[in-house]
Amino acid sequence: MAKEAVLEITPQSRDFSRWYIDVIRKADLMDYAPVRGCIVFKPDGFELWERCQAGLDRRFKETGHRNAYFPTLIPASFFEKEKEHVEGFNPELPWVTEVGGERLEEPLALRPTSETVIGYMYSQWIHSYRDLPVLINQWANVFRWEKRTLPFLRTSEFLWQEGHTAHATEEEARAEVMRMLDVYTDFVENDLSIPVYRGQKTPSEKFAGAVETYSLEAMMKDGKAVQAATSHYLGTNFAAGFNIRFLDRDNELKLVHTTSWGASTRLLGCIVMVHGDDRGLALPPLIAPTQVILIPIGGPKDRERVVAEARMILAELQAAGIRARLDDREEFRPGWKFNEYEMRGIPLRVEIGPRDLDAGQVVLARRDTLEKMAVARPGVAGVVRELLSAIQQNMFRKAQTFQAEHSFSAEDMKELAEIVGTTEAGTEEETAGAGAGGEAGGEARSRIGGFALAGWCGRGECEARVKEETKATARVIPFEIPSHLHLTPPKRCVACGEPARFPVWFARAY
RNA sequence: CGGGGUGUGGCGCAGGUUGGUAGCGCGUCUGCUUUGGGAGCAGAAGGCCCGCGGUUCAAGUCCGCGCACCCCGACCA
Repeated sequence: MAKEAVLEITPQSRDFSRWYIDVIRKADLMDYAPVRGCIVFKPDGFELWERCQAGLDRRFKETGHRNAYFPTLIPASFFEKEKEHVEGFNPELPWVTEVGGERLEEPLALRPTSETVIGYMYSQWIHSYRDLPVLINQWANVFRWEKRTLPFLRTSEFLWQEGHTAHATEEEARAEVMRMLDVYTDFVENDLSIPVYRGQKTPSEKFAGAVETYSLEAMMKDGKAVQAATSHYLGTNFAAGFNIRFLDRDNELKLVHTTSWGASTRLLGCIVMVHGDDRGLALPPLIAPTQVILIPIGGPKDRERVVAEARMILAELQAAGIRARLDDREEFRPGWKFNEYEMRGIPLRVEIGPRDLDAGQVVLARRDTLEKMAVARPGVAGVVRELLSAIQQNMFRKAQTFQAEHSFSAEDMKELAEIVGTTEAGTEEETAGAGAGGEAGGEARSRIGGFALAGWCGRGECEARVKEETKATARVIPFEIPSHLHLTPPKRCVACGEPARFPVWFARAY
């Protein structure tokens, strides 16, 4: 049976970035807005975000956080209170400078993040150790006017969540930072089926204003990295800038220790680029807006009884808490619908036709393996429920295998460059060999890179040299090297050859 | 902000070098036949060819100036 991919989607092996744009548009997740770099989240795309919100929000609440909302507009003077912070964000800030044709006395920035306003408010709310800790999260839109934009991964306005907490001690603040990193890992790996490497950012890659930044790094199917979420220990930097002090048990006036942590609509880009294939989107069941699509099959003479049966199955699935939909439109034929819903990433399809009715069965088709199976009609809901859970796990395993197959250790600059995919020569052969399934065709051009585990002496100049020569950046200094990778970190700095002080994951990044 | 590319019915493109009635595929509409992997036939609608200026009897095509978007580099969740 024919299993060629849908024609409207550019194969990943030919041009990965075009593939990405094709998929998000064909799956109807977004559209371009009139303002450059801004996008519309269409209902299917937005619902993915709503499910991310639900999964994260539940976990935030379970760890004692509460939601609040701070204004979008931030006074210019606020940005001057933390030196590194201003320098970090100045180039990307959009400003409101006039209202009704009159110049404002103090320009207002559209927030790129809210450390400053929240710091200001916290200074008024916190007076005593009894007021601590403050554990607040905000769901909001933020603005960062980037030079180059890409839907979901880098847009001028995006949606995210930012947690901001204040603590009496460094230990407690640091524990919060790690706890939230665990929360993100749990969500990303279990709900989104995306495996990540966790660790600490190098000084040059950390958040502007943070003492330390930690992150989760996911690997896209072209081997490039995306930071899936971050968690920062801000020390007393913002407390000092905004004068957030409290009177402690020992009657001493002290600065609070703050943290902030965030995840954005960038996660949607990760879902697409981690699970998608040449047939389109593939969604993990837990966040798929529609988990099961029912497709009735058969001509006019069978239609009535087939659709009646399909409705019964639909009701059973819905009663079992499964997000199922029936597509009984007559203007599209079954084959068309198969392709359409695969393109939209629906995890599981139920096909029901006259032959199934006669045999007392239905046909189930998995999006993750494209496998079809006939199962007995009685008890379908139970089987479907188990399959959805199997799909969820299989998608994680597949992504983890891909991640492992594209993770290598690099002893020197040349190896590192080859791994991350910046070597110019011999592009085509290397692409085919890299595990894409060797997508045929001499015109293949996109190549799959990967993550390189290298030694690092800790000097910024060595890190800069790697970036200069290979276009790869230091993603994280990993907490641990997963044992299934069977990799040992090199003992010497990949750039200067001096003894390495840290292992670092290097990769090209979005 | 530098380098390259592209702007032509809703979408994807051809036409351009050699100026002369604007074309193809997909989609849309109507009708009939179809329905287990993007159905077939018949008919139909739909375009100030990105904008402005110029050359010419005549410009989608040639010249100038803009604008927009895409790709590649320096900044970033």
